[in-house]
Amino acid sequence: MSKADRTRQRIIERSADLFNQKGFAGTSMSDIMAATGLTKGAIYGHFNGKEAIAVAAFDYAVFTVLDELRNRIAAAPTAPAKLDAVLDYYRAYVFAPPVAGGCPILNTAVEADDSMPALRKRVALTLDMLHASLTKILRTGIAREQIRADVDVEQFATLFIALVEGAIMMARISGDIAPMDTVVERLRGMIAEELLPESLAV
Amino acid sequence: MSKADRTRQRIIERSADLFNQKGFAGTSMSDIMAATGLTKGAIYGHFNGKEAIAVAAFDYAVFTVLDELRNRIAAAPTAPAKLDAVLDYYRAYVFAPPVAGGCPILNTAVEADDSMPALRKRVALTLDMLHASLTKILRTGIAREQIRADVDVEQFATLFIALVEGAIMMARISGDIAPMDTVVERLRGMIAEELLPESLAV
DNA sequence: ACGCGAAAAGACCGATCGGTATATCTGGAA
DNA sequence: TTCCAGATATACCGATCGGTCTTTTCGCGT
Repeated sequence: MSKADRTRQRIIERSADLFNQKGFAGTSMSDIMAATGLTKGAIYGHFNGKEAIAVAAFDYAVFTVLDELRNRIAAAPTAPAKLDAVLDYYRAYVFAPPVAGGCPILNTAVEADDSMPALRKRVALTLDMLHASLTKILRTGIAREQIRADVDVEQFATLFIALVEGAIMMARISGDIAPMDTVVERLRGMIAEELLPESLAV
Repeated sequence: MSKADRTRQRIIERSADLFNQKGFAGTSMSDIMAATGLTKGAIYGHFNGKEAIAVAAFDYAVFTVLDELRNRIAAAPTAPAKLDAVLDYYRAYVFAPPVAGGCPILNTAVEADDSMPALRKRVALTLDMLHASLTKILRTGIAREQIRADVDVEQFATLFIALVEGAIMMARISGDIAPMDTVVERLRGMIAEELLPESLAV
């Protein structure tokens, strides 16, 4: 990794926290200069402009989160255990996210849905990826007979994401983990009662 | 309503769209001047500063949404019908919100959770109000034997809000109503299977 | 040790930021 | 009709915005 690459990475990592906390419009080049300890000239030597930094920072933030998530998923043996691991992760995530400021998907989605088409597209793609990860877990689980075959995996994944992202917003704005606990508990119930083959005989 | 009040109201209404679409940091006084057709002097004659406008605009946006919601709720006869009306409202809401830019609660929550303590507190309070509205519907429904008595109304309201807000985010960023449809369908199922007394005999 | 190309620094740009102070206008009461 | 307070406009403020350009510094291969 060359010096240039290391500097570029430093800019990305530091500014990811800034953008995720204060948003694109709320983050200035001065903020990035202060956070990185670099001057404007140095930063513009690595990026064409503020938006380019924001895009790279978003990619980095998403990668960080999804990578941690991937590790937890990989470590769990069965599909239900993987979903459980995701829930554990997001519960801890609310007040101690790997990238400061909460969920980068949620944050960026809200800021980019009206303007910033480049970022908007990236967020939509990332949501698709997350959705695809969950459906993959479910489908593999079905193939291994850990999950009922008649489960609508697409819908379940959508409900899972909506519940978790909604709970993140609620918990962070109230400063109270309770909504996330309610959601996690509910999702665990859904996993036990709707996904597990044992409960098929209702 | 005096001329001053009318002008003040115009500033609030026009800037509500701006703040809700572009966020606090992304909205400039010039934007508000252009949207209202007023000059800076006129605007500062009615508000102490940008943040005061944002707070008033948020209150207005929230009132608008919750007022529409209240009307739908009042028009529905029973508790389950009221919840159904709320779902109908939010489904239509996604791509045709009364205040441009989507859900002001979600938008403001995401931008204000790290900075802007004044707005943050207001968002938290608004979320509590929404939560309280739902629990009130449920409790009244229980008293009138339209809803099972053993329902955890607090948890149900939390799940309801998390699902809807999460779905709003997903639908708006993808430009596809599908996630909202999935969530609405699911919530209707929950209402039918978990809330209605008929299904008590499981 | 040198030299060269890359990397970082720093000065500078016009535009715009939020905000203020003063001047002008206007509408309604007397 | 007059008048004046309140509403609006205009000119202006220092600071900061994102971005560019030139200079200086640094690190590495020879």
